[in-house]
Amino acid sequence: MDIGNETGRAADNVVAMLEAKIVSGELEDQTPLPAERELMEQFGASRTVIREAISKLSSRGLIETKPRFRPIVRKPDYATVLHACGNVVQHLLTDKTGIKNLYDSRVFIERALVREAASSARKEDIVSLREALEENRKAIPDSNEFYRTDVAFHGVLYRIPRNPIFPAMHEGYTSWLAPQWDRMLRSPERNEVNYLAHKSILDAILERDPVAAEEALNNHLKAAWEFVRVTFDWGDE
Amino acid sequence: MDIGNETGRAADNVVAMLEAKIVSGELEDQTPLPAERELMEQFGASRTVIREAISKLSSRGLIETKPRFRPIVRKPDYATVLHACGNVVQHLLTDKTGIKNLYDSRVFIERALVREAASSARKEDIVSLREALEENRKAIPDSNEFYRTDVAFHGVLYRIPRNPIFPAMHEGYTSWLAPQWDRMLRSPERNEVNYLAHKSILDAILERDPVAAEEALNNHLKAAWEFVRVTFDWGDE
DNA sequence: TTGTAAAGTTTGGTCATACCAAAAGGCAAA
DNA sequence: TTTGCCTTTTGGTATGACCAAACTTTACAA
Repeated sequence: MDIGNETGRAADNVVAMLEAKIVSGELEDQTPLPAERELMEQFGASRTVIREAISKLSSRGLIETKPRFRPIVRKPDYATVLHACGNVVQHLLTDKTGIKNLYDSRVFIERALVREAASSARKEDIVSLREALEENRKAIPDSNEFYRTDVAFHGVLYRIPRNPIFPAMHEGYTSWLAPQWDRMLRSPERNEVNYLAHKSILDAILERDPVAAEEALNNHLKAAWEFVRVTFDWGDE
Repeated sequence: MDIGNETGRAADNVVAMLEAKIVSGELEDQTPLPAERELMEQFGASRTVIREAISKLSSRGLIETKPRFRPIVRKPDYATVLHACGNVVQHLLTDKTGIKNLYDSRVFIERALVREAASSARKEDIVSLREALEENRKAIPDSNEFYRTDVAFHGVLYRIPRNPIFPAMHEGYTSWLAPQWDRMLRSPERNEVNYLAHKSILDAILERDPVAAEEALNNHLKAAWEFVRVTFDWGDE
């Protein structure tokens, strides 16, 4: 059965067919695509359209392309979406306003997350949070390690709703936001402050107090932003 | 100053240069790109790489391409990001689980939004909400019109944080989620139910009662989901 | 036997050229 | 001014070629 009409671009048909083969598993995940010259025979199309199709699939995140290597098949997941958005998002982060908007949205989401955690975290979530916090504490002297455990702690919050969209959002936030500054202005003293902030968040969650949890998280992230803002002399809000 | 190194694909350089011309405004928003044969002269590249560059820019949302027409320049904004993600997201909505995840994330966000509205909506927000609700009420007999005002009412909620990311998310939700069913199972009776749900949400916001507002919204969206689920016989949760 | 270097083959990236059909633009007739 | 035809421009596609990098095989030496 053919995919669709014959109108429009020929490359779109190839895209659709390859798409189908990827989602159906006929083209296995993490395996290289056939050679371009083989695909053109397989689909009865010129290399021009095969290459265009490959380009489109790449930008849709269904395959990964390295400059001179065979494209690697990648079954779509939520992380793929974020990865695909990355290029576009980048344009919106060129000025302070864009970064602030993204950061504010993160604060907004995480406030809701900790509230959710405080009101309905399961036992295993609590365990994960405790473990993450402990890892966090132990890493205070090592800023690189602390950064990792810091991200991990917040990551636990994103996993509590059991909805894969949230961890994907977390990945987005950390990859688009953090590199801007997070790594460069760390010290054991700052780590200590952040650890204590995490601890107070967890404490509020343990108390099953959504209001306190939300406030603790809000304080934590607002303070972090304030620190960055002052350090980089970004002027008023 | 040149953009980057000479390694990798030649098309990437063209992409970068065109990108720069778009964000700088040298290529005006909403105007057509120069002809391909002109661009190849301008950049000293073959048509192959020009076309590849155009394809990449298109998938990044920086230009809009119709099959046989000149690409139209589009300055990147938050809506662009969503638009670019659309193609990828589509793959995650093929099964019930994907749709449910997206819907749940929407519920999660909107719960936080109405809470925010109840605790810190400004006067003009209240006015907008009242107006949107009134429009909603007047549209009860006309299902198509009701759909529009329904979306608009929720849209007001997304604009309250004054963060353009949220309206963009709203667009994403409505464009990815609604077409699945929203239009097909409407009736003046259902419209009435939904209108009343909106009204109770606004009432709670007017009372400055975040808990009630959140609960009202939760009931509203859960009921809507339940209705769809039963109608389509999607089995248990 | 095994590690490795050289030679040969495949394959992605790019270019030049050509053709077709649809869009755009110009021009004459109504 | 509007309508309809004709020419030019331009996007979509196909071929064929070439290069350099990646891959494979072969050959040789330890």
